[in-house]
Amino acid sequence: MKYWLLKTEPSQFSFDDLWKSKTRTTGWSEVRNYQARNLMRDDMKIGDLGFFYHSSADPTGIAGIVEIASGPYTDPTQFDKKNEMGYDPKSKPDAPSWIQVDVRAVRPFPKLLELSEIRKLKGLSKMVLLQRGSRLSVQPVSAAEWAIICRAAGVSASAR
DNA sequence: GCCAACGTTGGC
DNA sequence: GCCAACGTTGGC
Repeated sequence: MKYWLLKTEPSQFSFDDLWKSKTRTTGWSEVRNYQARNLMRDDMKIGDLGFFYHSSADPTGIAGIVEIASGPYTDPTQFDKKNEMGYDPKSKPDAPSWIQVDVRAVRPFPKLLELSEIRKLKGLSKMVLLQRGSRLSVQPVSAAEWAIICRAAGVSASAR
């Protein structure tokens, strides 16, 4: 089983929005970066866990834990002309460019673990999130990194 | 709002 | 296939 970090702008969609929704599950749509797509398509498996990260926010940081709840399937927003973020005129219905997976909220962190706090933790020097210029919206997280961050957040690494 | 870093596009 | 120009991301 693998671990991930998924970025979102909370002004668009926050962990709280997901947590308070009926099924606590949403399609992770509108990913428009090939590297991020390939990770979702090829490496994510149902049951993997992910950190839900708030970017472009004040403060930025990890808000909670989600579980990958489906395999990859076609992202419908790529064909939706009214979806400003998602619409991709180059993508054809018989050969879709973009996929999504479902994610389900598992638990919130007791409080947001801020990026500034994450930067202070030991053992995370290789973490993708902390690399200079890193802006991948779907990132792999190692088991060791996962454990360090869960401990700092005060939650069990098994997310229960 | 700034701007560094990165990804994408398109002319050649 | 190179690479300059452009667009986007995202922390500060």
